[in-house]
Amino acid sequence: MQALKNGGMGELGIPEGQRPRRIRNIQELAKIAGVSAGTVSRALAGKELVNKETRERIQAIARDHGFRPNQMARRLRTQQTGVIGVVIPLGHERRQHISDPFFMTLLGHLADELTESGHDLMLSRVIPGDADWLDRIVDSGMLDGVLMIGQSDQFETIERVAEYYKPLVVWGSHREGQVHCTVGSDNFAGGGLAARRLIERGAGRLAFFGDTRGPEIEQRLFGARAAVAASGGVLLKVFPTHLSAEQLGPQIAAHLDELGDWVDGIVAATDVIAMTAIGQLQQRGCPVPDRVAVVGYDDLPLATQTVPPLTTVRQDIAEGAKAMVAALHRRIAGEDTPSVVMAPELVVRASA
Amino acid sequence: MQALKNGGMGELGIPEGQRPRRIRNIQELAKIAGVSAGTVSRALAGKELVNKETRERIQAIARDHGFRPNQMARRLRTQQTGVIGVVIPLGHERRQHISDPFFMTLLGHLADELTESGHDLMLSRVIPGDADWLDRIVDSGMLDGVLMIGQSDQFETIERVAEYYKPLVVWGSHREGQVHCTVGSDNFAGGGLAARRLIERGAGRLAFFGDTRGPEIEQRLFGARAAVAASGGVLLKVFPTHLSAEQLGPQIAAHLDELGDWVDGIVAATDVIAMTAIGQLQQRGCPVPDRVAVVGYDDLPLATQTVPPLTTVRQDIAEGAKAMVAALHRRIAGEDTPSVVMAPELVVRASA
DNA sequence: ACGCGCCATGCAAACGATTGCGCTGCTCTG
DNA sequence: CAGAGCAGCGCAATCGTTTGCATGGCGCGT
Repeated sequence: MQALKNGGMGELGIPEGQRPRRIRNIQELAKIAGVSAGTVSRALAGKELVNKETRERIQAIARDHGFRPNQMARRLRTQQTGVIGVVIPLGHERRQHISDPFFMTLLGHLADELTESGHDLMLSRVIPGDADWLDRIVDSGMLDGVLMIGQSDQFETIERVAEYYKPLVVWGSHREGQVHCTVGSDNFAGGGLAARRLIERGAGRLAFFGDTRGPEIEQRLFGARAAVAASGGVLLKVFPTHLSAEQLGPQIAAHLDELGDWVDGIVAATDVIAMTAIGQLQQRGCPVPDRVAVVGYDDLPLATQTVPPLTTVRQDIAEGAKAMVAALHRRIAGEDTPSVVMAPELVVRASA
Repeated sequence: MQALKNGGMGELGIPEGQRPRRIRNIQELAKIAGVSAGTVSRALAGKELVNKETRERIQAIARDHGFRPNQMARRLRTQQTGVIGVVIPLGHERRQHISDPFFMTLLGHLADELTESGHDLMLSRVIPGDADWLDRIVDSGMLDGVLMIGQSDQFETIERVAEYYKPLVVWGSHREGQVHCTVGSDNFAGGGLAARRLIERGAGRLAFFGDTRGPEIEQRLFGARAAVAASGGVLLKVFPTHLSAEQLGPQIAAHLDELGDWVDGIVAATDVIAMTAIGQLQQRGCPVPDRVAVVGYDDLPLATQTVPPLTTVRQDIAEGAKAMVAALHRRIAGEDTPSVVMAPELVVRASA
């Protein structure tokens, strides 16, 4: 039987060259090509060191046999992986963040930038239980660098790790004197922009919806507060609003119930919150922006598609992704890079 | 200066034990513990083979020094990586897909399921230029398995690779007799559901918006066509609509211009298309659903937050992710698994 | 004709873990 | 008391590449 089978394979009339035995490693290829493993390695890497003719012959053999050098071994040897970790710490929000449109949008742009430079992207969704969750990631030996989206409530941990692990760039807000490198927009200024927009349209009783446990959103609140304080007679109520998709609707409904018809302007900490709030408002027959004006934050792609289109504070996410990757590359190369804070910009559409 | 600095570090009164020299590998740890490397390896892996006392001592040392074994080496040796590749082929849409909400939502659920089973997730955004893009991924030696989202126009390539690479599961539609394992919903049935809903509400002049180059959406169109054919006197016009975020708005505007007030029902191939269409319709003062009814596809989280909330064909994305991961695990273990096609379900909200 | 230099290649040592096998001692049994 | 059996650990091979250094051969200048 065995012999018959093998015989059969050979007799199909398909030349050996077309259905080659699978090459497992560089050694086997070397044997076939009649050279040493080192030469094959160099040839496959396209190094000028090896004779053009031999090089091309080796590459041809590799192609015919569908051989590709084992990345694991290569990376072990070269001590670099070509992989960037993208981690999103879920300090508070257990379930949601990863499908959060903002995160996803940023992730998309990061993926674009990274593939551009030939890097792969390893996604880690982390619930910081133990104190060394981040150490585990950076010490895994699998990553050339780490990109982190949002500081959550892990500022201390990030600081500690950044002390010894350089190739780390995080999206978030910059606090005076911090050691880790952040890229983000000026959330304080942005919060001010949002509040002032509402005040200028004549709103005098504002509400802020957002979870202030993350530093970014806290800053937005502070910015809004400052703007309110600067305009005499304007009031601001704050409602902690979790981002978790299931909780968002009900929570905002509750806020709105509590507010009754007192409120005439809402500062939403994110576009998603703004969208949800507008939806709820309209369900209650409360016209936006005529009765209550709403301004969002982020300027996600979907901000243009809501009804009415969202007035929002724009963070240039694509630009931010670009900056993060650029900074990371320089850090991988050993340089030190400062945090970058981008200026937010008010985009006026129809909701406020 | 240098000396002063170093001196300062030492004189802070922090005992040596607390700020230990960094251990680079298992050998060094072995030397410190006074055992051999093999024993350390076993101890760190928590194997019963090594004496409980020694084991705990070794683990303690590792903890104190913040040592973690190099994953690259481990994976090279064990020939398994603990990494699952998630790849999204962009056969046609150059820029968009990765920030597509559907993809992102599915990705989120996949990440949940995979981290559950202790796997990491490597994201590859691929533009299939050369014929061997998928081979390059599966042969990289970095992946225990591959999850693919959407078949794009790469059916042939996928088939070819699936022939020899078992741990591959793709989200998409199942074609009779195909070899690769897919998970997805019955797009033909779903398309029918959508069209019938419109017809039952009294619509008789339908339009289908969607890019039919991917098999999933093509199937939805066929389903809608079948439903139309079954109801005498109903008409259906088809408009190829790319998913690229920048093009979506203008394209739909163009379709709507072309349709004029002929149309009274729209079958959108995705929720995102539906949302955009509704936005454009309302801008033109065309009430939804009274003048034109719209039904989407996917039932993304944001479908509930539009105004009006979307009537749409639900694919259970969480369930799908679960099924994909389950099938992949079985395939990694060497089993063979059949495709699974889930029944779609019409979710009636307000847009149709 | 001789030696110098360079091109192309081979050799072998890393990279850092895992693991089958074998060697100690010690305990237990007949 | 001898031999078996076992727990605990060390040895060394192995995973598949990369790369510094050594080497062989050949051309060229004098």
